[in-house]
Amino acid sequence: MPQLNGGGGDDLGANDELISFKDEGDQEEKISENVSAERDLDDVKSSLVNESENNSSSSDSEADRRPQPRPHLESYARHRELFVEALRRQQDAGLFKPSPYAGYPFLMIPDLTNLTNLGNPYLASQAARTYLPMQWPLLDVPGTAAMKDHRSSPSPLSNKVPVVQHPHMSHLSPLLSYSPDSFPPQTPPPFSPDAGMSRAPHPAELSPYYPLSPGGMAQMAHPLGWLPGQSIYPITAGGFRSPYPAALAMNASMSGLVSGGFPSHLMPPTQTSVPHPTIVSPAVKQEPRDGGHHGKVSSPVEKAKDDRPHIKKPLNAFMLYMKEQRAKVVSECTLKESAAINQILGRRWHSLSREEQAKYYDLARKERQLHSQLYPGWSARDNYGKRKKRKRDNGKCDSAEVSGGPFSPPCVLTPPQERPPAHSHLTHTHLSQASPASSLDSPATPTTALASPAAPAPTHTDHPHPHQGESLYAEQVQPLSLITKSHRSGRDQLSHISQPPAPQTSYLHPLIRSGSLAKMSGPHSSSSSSSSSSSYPQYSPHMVSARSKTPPMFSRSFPLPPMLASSSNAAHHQSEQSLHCALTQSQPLSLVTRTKN
DNA sequence: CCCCCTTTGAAGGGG
DNA sequence: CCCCTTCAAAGGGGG
Repeated sequence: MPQLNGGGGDDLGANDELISFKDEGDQEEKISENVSAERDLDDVKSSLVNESENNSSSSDSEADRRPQPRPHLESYARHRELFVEALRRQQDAGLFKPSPYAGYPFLMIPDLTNLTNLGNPYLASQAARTYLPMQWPLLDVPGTAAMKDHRSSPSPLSNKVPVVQHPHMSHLSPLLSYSPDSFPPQTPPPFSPDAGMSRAPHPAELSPYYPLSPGGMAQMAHPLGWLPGQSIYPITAGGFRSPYPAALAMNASMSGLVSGGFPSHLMPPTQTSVPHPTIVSPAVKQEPRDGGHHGKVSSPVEKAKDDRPHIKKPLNAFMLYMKEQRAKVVSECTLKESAAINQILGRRWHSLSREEQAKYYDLARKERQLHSQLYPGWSARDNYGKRKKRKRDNGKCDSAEVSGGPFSPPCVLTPPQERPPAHSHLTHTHLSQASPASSLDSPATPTTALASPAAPAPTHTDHPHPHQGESLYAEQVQPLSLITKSHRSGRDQLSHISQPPAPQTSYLHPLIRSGSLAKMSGPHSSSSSSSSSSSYPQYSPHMVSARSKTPPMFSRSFPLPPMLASSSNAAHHQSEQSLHCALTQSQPLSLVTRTKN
């Protein structure tokens, strides 16, 4: 994107994320459109192998750490109000600024379900976030009558069907979301994409928006907001009130859409809880364990904690993308399993052009910002332990396992480091060109790697980056088979192996590159602020290093014969399904999962 | 019934 | 500093 940062300063925009774009992006972009479809197919083709090792050893669990009481609620409430106000103003004034994001006129809206809860979208456990696409122009319109209409009639599909497509996406792939099917005939997307394009808020602008100060928010629109998963329609119920969205831009329109009225009034004055989409009631959805009921808490302290609403982490760029695209993928493929779908999504993600990814990074950034504003004291840690903790695998043995598995091939698994990259990259080594040794790194190389995200915005194109390899990346993907290791995180070390080169390397953003990557020290970037760390933290090495590893997809070391491995039933299932897709596409992808041992 | 699986990214803690 | 670990979403599958 365009520079998010705009020239100005916004820091915000700029930096954050590094997108991992692969360079492909550039080329890809072009390609992407056409190709996207193909790629997907290709992607699918590849076979996956998973190993899961699970282990569970988690020690921690301590989950709850710190009981510190935070003033969240209060602040939340306050924020909410502010937002509301902002909205109004917006309506009144109708301010929209053109934004770089033109294409993304989306708003986030809390799901109906959420509505129920105090309106805080996040509260609801599940449906916490809904994004609506909006047209900017419309936004201005007070009445949004039109929109309303659409919305007013709930469609059956409404909930899970993706109704609208993201404009920009559209070109990406045919798939795009919404399949027409989804829509009831009548429901055309409320907003035409084109129109929507008109403008989106500039990231830079964000800040202003989020600001506590009421005024600011108005402008924000959620760029990507719409997530297909949640339907727009849901909103109708009256409840829509979430600050979050509001913040985003809530456009009045939205509100209008939703409630038809102003949300503000909808909002219960008293509520303390904040309506951020991320908020979830104390019991986390995920955690059934609690029983969902608050009740359980025994100690006072805990109790206190419980009382606090569960605030979900803001969605990252990929998650946003997933939400958006999942339905589409599902519709295309017969696969239903999320795990399989996610794999596909992961691939697609990588195949996205940097610009496209940038959009999501941007949104994610905005969400984070907003989230931080809404919940200043919130820490991701607060949610630890709420989910069950997963076990982690343990050692990575897996690799061995994996490899050992049916495929001997080197599988990806090879121990992390060891395997040089070669394999992984094999194909593409070129890409990485980088380096041999580092090869893995190449991608991995943090330094390099990092860059990207941030860049997104700026990216725009240029990126001089050297690497060009990127493009390759995309291709690579296809052919490869995937072997995943289950666990990601930590162990990904393997990743190196697989590392996809593309992304990282390529992307380095100029900025980043120039600067340090790591944190981008902001300095450079644009700006200013290095600001907030929070905002941009991303650059971090993580991308690269740790996870970036993400080998999975890339790991292609060798193409697995389709089915190889499968040890588990599960594998079969997936594989079958996968096949489905694959078939359609062309090759089957096989997933092999390893179950826990 | 509940957790797992799977993806990428963000963030915090620990070494 | 770097690595590791969790969590975020989602939904079928498995125990």
